[in-house]
Amino acid sequence: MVTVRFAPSPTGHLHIGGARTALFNWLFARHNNGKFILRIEDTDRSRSTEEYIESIIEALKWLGLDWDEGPFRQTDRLDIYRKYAYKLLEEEKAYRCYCTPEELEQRRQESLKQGKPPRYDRRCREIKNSLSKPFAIRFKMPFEGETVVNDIVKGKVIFKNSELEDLVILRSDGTPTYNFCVVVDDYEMKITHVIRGEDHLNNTPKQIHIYKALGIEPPQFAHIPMILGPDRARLSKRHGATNVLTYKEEGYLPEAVINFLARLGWSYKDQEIFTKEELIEYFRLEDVGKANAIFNAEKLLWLNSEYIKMTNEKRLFELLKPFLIKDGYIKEEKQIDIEWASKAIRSLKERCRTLKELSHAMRYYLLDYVPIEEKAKEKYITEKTLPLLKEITERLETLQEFSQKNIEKIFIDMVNEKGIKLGDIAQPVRVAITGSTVSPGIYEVLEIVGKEKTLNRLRRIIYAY
RNA sequence: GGUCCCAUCGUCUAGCCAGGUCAAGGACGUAGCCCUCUCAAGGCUAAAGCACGGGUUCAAAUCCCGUUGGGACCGCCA
Repeated sequence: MVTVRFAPSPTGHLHIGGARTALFNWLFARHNNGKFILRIEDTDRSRSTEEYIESIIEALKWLGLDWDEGPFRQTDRLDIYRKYAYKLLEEEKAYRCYCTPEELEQRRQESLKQGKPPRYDRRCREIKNSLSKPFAIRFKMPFEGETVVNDIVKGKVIFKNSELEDLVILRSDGTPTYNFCVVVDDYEMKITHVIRGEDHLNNTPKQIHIYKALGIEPPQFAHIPMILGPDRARLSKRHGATNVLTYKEEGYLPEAVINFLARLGWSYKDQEIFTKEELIEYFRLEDVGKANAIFNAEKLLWLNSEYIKMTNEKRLFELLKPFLIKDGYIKEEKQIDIEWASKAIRSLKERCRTLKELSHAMRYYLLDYVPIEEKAKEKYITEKTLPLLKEITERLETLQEFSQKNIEKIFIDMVNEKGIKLGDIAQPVRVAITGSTVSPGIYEVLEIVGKEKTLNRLRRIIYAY
C-alpha cells in the first residue's frame, strides 16, 4: 500500500510552501488509495511550540487535508531513535564524538574564513576507548564512491560521497537529529514515497547511507520545487502573507487556495480550475515540474473570485458570517432571513474577490445608514441633482410592492418624462443609498435594501444638503 | 567557496522523455473594443516568451556540451 507522510516541524505556522507539500502528499495518497500520515517533527525542543502544532493542524483542517494516522510526535518516540542509534554505535557504524558545540562552531567559522568547506573533521572517529565526557553520536559516512538518488521528479541525481560529512544522529542530550529520525520514522511507519521540498534533496544521500547502515530499503523519493517570492528568493515572512491561516482571515476559500497550490508546479492539460475530486483523479508525481515557481498573489485572487462565483449563496452566507460580525454589520444572535441574504449575496458575488470584500459590500444592505464617500457626494449630490432626488423619492413612496421590476418602471418613466439620462438619476440615488459610486444594478440594490431604508436614506441626504 | 537542482510570455504553465504537424498553445495580469445606470461579470482583440553560444541532424523549444542567470544545501535546525 502506498503510504506517505507530511512531517512539518512546529517552529512556525503552516506556510504556503508547506501546505503545497502537504497537498501533493495528500493528493498522491488519495489518488493511489493509500495512507496519509501526519507526523510532527518536534525534536528541536527549543523552537517547537504547542501553539504552532495547533496552528498547523487547524490550517490542514481548514484546507481539508485529512490524515489517516497521527499526528505522531517525535518527542513521544525518543526511545525508538535511541535504540537505533545505539545499535549503529555497537555495530561501529557510528561513533561517540566528544567535541562540544562551541568548539565545533569555532572551527566552522575558521574553515569558512579560510574558504574551506565547513565540514566536521572527523577527529573523534578513531578514538578507540570511550571517554567519561558527554558525547554525541555521529554517523560514519563513506569517504569515497557515489550515491545515486532516483528521484521521481528530478530523475537520476548523483552525489559524491566525499562531500558527505559524519553527521550527528544523537545529540549529547540524548535527542535525535532530523536526518536520523526521518529515516527511522519513515521506516517504522512503512512510508513508501517521500514527497518533500527540494531543499531536502541534498539530505537524501546522507539518509540513504543511514538506511543502508540500518539494513533497510529506502523509500521512493520525490523532491518538489520550491515556491519563491516575487523577488525570486525563497518565500518567507518578508513576502507578506505566508501563513496559510491568514488567507482564511483575508477571506479566501480553502478550495481556491488548494486549487492555486496544486497548479504551482503541477498542471493538467489547459485546465485551470479543478474540483478536489478532479485533482485526486489527475494528480501524478510524474507531471510535477522541476523548476521553482513564484508565488503569484494576483492569480490566487482571481481563482478565489472564480470560487466565490461558483459557490452557492447559502454556503457563502455561512462563510461570510464571521466577517459580517467582525465588521459590525450584524450581531451574532440576530436572525437574518436566508432568502433575503442569498439575494443580497447573489447581487454582489461576481463583484468581490474575497469574503472580506464581500462582507464590506454588504454594509449597505445591512446597516440602517451608510457613510457617504466625500468625493461621490461632491460629484453627485448637487444643486442640479437635488430636485431629481426629491422627485424620485416621491415617486418611490407611492410603490406598494417595492420590487426590482416596479422600481425600474419608476426610474424609466421619470427618465422619459423629464428627458434625462438614466445615469443622471441612477448615480445620485446610488450615492445616497450605498454611499459610493459603485454597486450592483440600482433597481436590484433598492429592492434588497427595502423601501423603508431606501426612503430614509434619500430623505436624510436631501435634508442634509 | 564546495555540492546539488533548475531555465518557454512579467507570472503560472502546455509542448521536451519517443526531434518535423510549434511562423510555440492556455491561464493570471496588462491594453483596447463591445455590453452598460456605476462597478464588476461576460464576449472579442492585442502586446508579450523558447536565456546565450556551440554541436548532433535533412530538421532542435525538444538531444548533447559549455556559458550565463536563478535557487537550494553545506548545524548537537528541520
